[in-house]
Amino acid sequence: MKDESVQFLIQQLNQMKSENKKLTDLLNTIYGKYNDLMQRYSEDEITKSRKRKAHYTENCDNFVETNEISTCRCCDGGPNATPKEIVSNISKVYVRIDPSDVSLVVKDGYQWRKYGQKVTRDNPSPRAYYRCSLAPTCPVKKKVQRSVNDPSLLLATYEGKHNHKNPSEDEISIELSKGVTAVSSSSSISKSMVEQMASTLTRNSSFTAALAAAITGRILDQEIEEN
DNA sequence: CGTCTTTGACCCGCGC
DNA sequence: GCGCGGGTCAAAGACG
Repeated sequence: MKDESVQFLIQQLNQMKSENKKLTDLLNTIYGKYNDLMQRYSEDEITKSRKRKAHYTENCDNFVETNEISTCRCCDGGPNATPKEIVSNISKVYVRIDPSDVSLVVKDGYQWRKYGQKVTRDNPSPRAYYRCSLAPTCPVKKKVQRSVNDPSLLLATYEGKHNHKNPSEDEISIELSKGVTAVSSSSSISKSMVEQMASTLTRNSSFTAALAAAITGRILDQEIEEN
């Protein structure tokens, strides 16, 4: 009986190892594509930011630039003033949607309040502006616009950091902890049930979008740490 | 009744 | 100084 349980656990362990490897490979692929995209994006941004940077470097003594924050103390209230944040914690997430869907909604687990919509010059589809409405003091904003090249692709741009927890993460962790409890309390749990859980999560667009946002955030954090 | 969306008006930075 | 374009405000209406 004990041997059977040990065998079963070893089998589960091996399965988890192989899944872990697959996920690591997948993350490496995503990271590679992300680097490629960021390289292309930064080439555009460098051109745009050169003019502003030129102003700071030519006219200001206290220009500070990092991946997260660009500040200029002499322009933003004098040498003793607190640096004013110009650009902070901006992340971009691409979400594939039904091309016929015109709602411009990206399900990422947070609750958003729309406060504006504009048609921009470089893109015929409108850009929607959202604020996080889960916490009244949350500074996070989100812009959502269809991709110019691929109408089935939504580009969500997040600005700022949430000062509260993501409710969907709570739900997911509760569901996962339920699953773990079930596994540890009953060795008769079937593989199909695990597969069903995984299938349910991957079919959940909120979960996949939240996962995409989390991965993007982690990659950005990692890059900031490395720099 | 409270919350959310819509949408025109307004503000502000930037380039010419 | 002026016009343009992106971002935000706020009143009105919709919805549950």
